[in-house]
Amino acid sequence: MTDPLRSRPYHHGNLAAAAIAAAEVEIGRHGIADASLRKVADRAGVSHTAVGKRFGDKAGLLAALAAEGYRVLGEGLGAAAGDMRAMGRAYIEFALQRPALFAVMFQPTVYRADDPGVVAARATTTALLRQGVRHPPTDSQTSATGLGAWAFVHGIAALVLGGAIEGDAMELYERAARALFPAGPPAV
Amino acid sequence: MTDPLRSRPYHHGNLAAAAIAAAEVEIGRHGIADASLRKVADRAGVSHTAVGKRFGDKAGLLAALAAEGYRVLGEGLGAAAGDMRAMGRAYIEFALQRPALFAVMFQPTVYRADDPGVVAARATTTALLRQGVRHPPTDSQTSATGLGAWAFVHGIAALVLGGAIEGDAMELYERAARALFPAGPPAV
DNA sequence: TGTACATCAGTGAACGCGCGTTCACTGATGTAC
DNA sequence: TGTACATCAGTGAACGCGCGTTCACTGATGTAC
Repeated sequence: MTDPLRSRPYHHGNLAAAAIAAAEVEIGRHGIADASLRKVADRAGVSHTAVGKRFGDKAGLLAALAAEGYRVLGEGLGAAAGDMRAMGRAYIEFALQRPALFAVMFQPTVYRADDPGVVAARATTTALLRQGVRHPPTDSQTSATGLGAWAFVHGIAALVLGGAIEGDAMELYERAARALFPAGPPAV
Repeated sequence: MTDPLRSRPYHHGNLAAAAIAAAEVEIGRHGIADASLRKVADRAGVSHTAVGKRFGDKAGLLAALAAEGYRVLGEGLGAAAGDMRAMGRAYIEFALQRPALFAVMFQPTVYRADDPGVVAARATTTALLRQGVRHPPTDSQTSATGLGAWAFVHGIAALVLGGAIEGDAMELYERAARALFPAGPPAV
């Protein structure tokens, strides 16, 4: 029988999730380059060889983070589906609250971009973004509108997180959206 | 007298520029994480200690790359000043032709963001982007428009370079711009 | 015009460190009988 | 219900490697006289 008071049981039980969470913290604090398998494992309270075994290598771990990011973003967008302005807010909110996931997702050179988990999660989420408010997209005009709106919110998030512009991203989004689309979202 | 046929003179003459160019190639091929001072120095035909001496460390070298990126982008934007659609094209063109510079510029965690050279180059270039077509910006409405347009083009470039959407960035830009702003750029 | 010397730029060997990987191993779990 | 055994998850010591840094040094340049 396992002693429930033991500080660290031999089998973690949920090593993958713990490692992903630890990696998100580590990346958020020190950047992707400094997030080694050893540091992530230390933070997760596990040997670094266990993390290596589970994810293969750092690129595998980051692929899991990217997939997680696309899933979480997809959930936020799904809850706002049908309201383009709300979807924009959900996008910005995700980027602000999970900057490490956001950074990894759009840096495919650091993870295995053809990882099946990433490909599936990304396909689901980008479909939501591409189609924008219409279900399903009816023509290329609608698709271009959704893509343009996506680019707009992504740009706000990326520029703020990248330090190129200062200020509150959500407020900048609202102001810029009003300036660009004074009559409300286009082609709705 | 220096023999002009010697393959590698003791003094390089332009080590800083050679190292920056080598770093851009190295980053473009293998990403920022893999661009070590040693690899950059090898490519530039110089000892790795010389690069370390000149730039202090990798963060210093990347700061020089970011500054160079802001300068080149600023030149492209300056040549298109007054025509918002053309400025957008210049922005996309820079991102496509110098993806390594573009990547470094907006990833301030990897370089010393308070490097004086970077701060100066960034201030000049972002002023162009913020004001958009008006000289100087007359009110916050104009500023929000310029910022929104900047976010839009930045998003297109970042999403294409980040592998989130496929296709030719310039073509996507033109299509999305027409879809979002059918009557031409707003508030011009 | 020439010489001496200070300064600057670059070298290359050596170092200590953190990294991912490997290996033989142990702890825990599930299943067959 | 119990026992034996196969399988899976995780360990930790050891490794070789590439990294940035340090150090004493050399090559080249510029300036004072």
